[in-house]
Amino acid sequence: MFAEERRRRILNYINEHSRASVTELTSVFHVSEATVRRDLKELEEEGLLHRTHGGALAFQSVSFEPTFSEKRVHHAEEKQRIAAKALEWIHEEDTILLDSGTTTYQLAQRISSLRSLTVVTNSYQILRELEHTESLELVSTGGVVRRSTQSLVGPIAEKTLEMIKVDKVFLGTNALDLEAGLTTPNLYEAQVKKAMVQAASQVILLCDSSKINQTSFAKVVSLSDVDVWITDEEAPDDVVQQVSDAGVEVILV
Amino acid sequence: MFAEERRRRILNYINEHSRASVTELTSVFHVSEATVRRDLKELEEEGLLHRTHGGALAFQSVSFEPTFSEKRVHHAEEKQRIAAKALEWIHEEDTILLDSGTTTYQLAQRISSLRSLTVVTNSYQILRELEHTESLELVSTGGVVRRSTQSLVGPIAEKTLEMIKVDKVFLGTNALDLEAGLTTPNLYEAQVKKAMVQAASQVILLCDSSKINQTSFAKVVSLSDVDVWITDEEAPDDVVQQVSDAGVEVILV
DNA sequence: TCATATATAATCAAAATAAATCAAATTCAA
DNA sequence: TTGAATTTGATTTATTTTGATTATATATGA
Repeated sequence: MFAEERRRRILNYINEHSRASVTELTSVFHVSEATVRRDLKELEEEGLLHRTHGGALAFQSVSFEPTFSEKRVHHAEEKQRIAAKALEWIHEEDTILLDSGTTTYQLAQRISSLRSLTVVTNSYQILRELEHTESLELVSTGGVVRRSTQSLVGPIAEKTLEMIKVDKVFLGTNALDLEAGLTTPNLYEAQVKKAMVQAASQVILLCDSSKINQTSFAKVVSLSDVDVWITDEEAPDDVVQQVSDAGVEVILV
Repeated sequence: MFAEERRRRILNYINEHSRASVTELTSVFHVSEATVRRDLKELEEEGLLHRTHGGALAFQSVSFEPTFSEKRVHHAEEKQRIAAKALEWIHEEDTILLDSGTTTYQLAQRISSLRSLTVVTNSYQILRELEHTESLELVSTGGVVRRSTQSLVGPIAEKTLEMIKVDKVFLGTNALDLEAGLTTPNLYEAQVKKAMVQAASQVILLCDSSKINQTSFAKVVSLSDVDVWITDEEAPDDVVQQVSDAGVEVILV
């Protein structure tokens, strides 16, 4: 194995496990402690992980959650602009469904000014955010707590979504591809998202350009199931054109 | 666990619980008092928490809130004792249902030490309390947010409860009367509580003496539907006797 | 208020971890 | 093939972390 290859693998390993000790890495990669430390130092200098005494932590690590990860939202500005634009699709008396995710969370933070709105969500992060906004009727889908995305998933969430019909769903996704459609790393999340699309008259996708031409594990829906796609201007022209041709209203902000 | 990782986790723990004592932290993280103090000092210097004699407080105003309001809880000591006693009915591998309410909330605060437990609740206050306790499988019933009791009610919550079967339900109530049984001021709450009783093999009622011989608007269930009633020693003897005669195991703490 | 219990800070030694150094092994380029 | 550059692991030295100990400070209740 090449040195550089090993460094990539170490990074992968740490991202997958959230953390790793030097000793652990020496036995996994069959190299000396000195080498592991050199690798970790390199990776830290590249800003790809966080070195600690005894090993290293991934940036997405749970231990970092409150302090670091919040500040490290990728493409935060694009997401803010997308969320701000999405607000235009929300009107008084609407019943809307908010998916879990960073962009939809930012949208949630902005809707507290609106009145007579019914908000249904499977994100307990959003629930907490809107808990005190008394002008809203707030509904939780229920379900099993999935901590990594702060969402509620599983049969309970799906059953609830079968019971309701909403005007609009604001959907997030991890990956968007012309052929694969919307995909996400977790099967349970995918199921819930699918149920959300079923429950909504209009599907509004909030997805920044960094997720374009990516595919993940579990299929949510096809692009043709989306009515409106709000993204940022970095989105490649050809993708925008093709999605547009497929009948989706594409909004660039 | 790395030192830095532990410090982040301590911060999480304190934010989650609003406060923590040094002794508490030593037993949770299995390190000496000296280490805990050093960690707290570091975190204080970073401006992430507020150090006090004996422990530390979270900064977040939301976390301060419950601490203060907790002090205004009526019969707080009795409720604490009742919650502590109720813990004896919870075992590993159990699936339990926690009703919303102050006493059940205090019970929730105590179960973070237990492992391999599945907790279902209609209280989003409890959900938030247990959100970070990774040893628990945590399930929300979903439903419409009812802010005054920080609970989820309505058909969604009821439907979810129809879908599940649990070992034990820990039920709170606003009023207890020999003839009227358990009653509560809100019809939706009553419906959900009724569904909870249906879903549970064993019904454990947590109700301090101040609620005895009171009736409220909406009927939940009869006293005979209760299996165990944990209350404080101020409970009138005659009531205890009669409830006991009705086949309920009455525990005085 | 004072006595008592409890909590903290300071100090130190042991253990764990990291950094520095250097020589051997490997790769690369002419 | 040769020699320079790079990579690696062993060794030594330095640093960090930790818990025990003890003296000091702070809270609490009679």
